[in-house]
Amino acid sequence: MATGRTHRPATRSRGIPEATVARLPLYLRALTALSERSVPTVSSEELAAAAGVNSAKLRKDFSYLGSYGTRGVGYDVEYLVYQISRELGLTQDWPVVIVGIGNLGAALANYGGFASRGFRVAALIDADPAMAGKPVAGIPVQHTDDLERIIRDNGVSIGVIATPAGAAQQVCDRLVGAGVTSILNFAPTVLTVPDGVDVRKVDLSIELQILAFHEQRKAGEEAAADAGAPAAAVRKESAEQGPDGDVPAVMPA
Amino acid sequence: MATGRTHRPATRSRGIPEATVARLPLYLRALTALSERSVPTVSSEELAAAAGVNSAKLRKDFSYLGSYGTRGVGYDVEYLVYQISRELGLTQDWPVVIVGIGNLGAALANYGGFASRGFRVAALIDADPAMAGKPVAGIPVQHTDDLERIIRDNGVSIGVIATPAGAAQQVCDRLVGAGVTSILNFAPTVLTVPDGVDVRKVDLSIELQILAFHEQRKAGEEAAADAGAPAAAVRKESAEQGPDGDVPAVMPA
DNA sequence: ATGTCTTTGTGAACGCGTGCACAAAGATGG
DNA sequence: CCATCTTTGTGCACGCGTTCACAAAGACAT
Repeated sequence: MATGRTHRPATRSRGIPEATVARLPLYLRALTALSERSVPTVSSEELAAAAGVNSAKLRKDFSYLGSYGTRGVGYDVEYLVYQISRELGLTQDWPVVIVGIGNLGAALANYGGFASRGFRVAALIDADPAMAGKPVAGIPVQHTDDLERIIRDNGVSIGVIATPAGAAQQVCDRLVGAGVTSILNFAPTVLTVPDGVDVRKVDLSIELQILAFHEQRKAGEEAAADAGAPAAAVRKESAEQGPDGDVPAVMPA
Repeated sequence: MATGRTHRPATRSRGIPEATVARLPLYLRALTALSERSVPTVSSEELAAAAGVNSAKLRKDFSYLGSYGTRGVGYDVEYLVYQISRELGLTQDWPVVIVGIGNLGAALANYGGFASRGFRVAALIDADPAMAGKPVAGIPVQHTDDLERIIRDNGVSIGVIATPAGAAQQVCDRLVGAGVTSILNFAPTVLTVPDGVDVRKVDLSIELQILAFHEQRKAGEEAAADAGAPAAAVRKESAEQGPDGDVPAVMPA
């Protein structure tokens, strides 16, 4: 989860764990880089280092896909790129709509990472009539009124929501009603969807808050260490005067 | 994790599980909404529904913070907002720098969610000299040359990287060298950082690929169901003729 | 006070994910 | 053909996170 995210019940598709699926794109990216450098084979150790994971974990992940490696040699880069791409469903083209063309929506439309890997921005949709027809990233923005038609005409099954929080659920409902079954949500709201619809959430604010938590912890430990008091003592003190000192003894600035 | 996200070893700070920390911002948002509607108390059941989680999970999460509820009544909204805010370190101000003011960086600078909760955009930094001095979201962009000075002058400990992939590691190194200990990375690269530095990753491409995987699975199951073949049969067949029913004959030499 | 009713806080069981450590498999060289 | 060396694939154990289910705690009415 970064990225924080609203996880689906994890239906364990063909026996491939959700955690593994989440890492496949990582491996794919590293493999693609190797492929561009014309590297023929790679060991689990090397590839794991490139992807920033443990080599045992990588081997186990690949074992869910099948036995694609050669003992004593490693993995064939090209073959593995193909297998992972196919597994992730990237051998086909996925038309995507982006709803909500504000700052973020426009940035997403311009993002190169979409087109690179099987994803194609089929349409941009916004509720503001003034936006209609205006091209963003070379694609004319269309009005929300036509949302259902656009979805159906383009056979879209993946939708990206970049609207303000207040509009997100309504947009979500319309997307789902029109046939969308996967949603990437950038709006800071919990979306309610029927069974069978996948939602993934990207929330900048939440990510920052998680970082702030660790940052505060680091500052606290550092302060405690500076004062010559071991972390255990801090823990003990806070336990004594309540779950957490209402008047925090040590509070950075 | 972002969700998608590069998880830290989960140091289990003061005994608060990483998974719980990741949900606290979710609770906080729901509680803030209740607070604005002047709702005095809320039960775990109600709050859990608002946050989109299981009520037992919510209660266990809160139990790590302390016993802040009243049996038979529920939780005091205002009190809980304060406690969670303090726990997350949001009672203080966190200056943040954004490096890489392209489409995404500009969108982030304009994002309102930052300022709302203790985060303040202290500076925008870009490597393009042409950008220098140009205001984005009311803040003048500064050149990368001054990165270290900016970090130190503003006491920044949280950095956001929105540069192209190629520049990310270098920017990261400089940020860390200047004293940044938490990084939110939007560039599609694995960042290598020394111990003690937290990195969270937000990767749009990866999120989409995960959705595509589930989407493909759904399409496959549907097709199998339409053909009157139970899922078990599909699984069996694929086990016989290779990892997946595609034309498995294709084998890169 | 006492009883009833609601809701919290948590003990315990379970399942998933991770990492270790090693046997099996294959390449390579003599 | 045999020995050796490298690297995969995985059995196993461990720890974290989730969920259930219930006792304890407190509010509230009588």
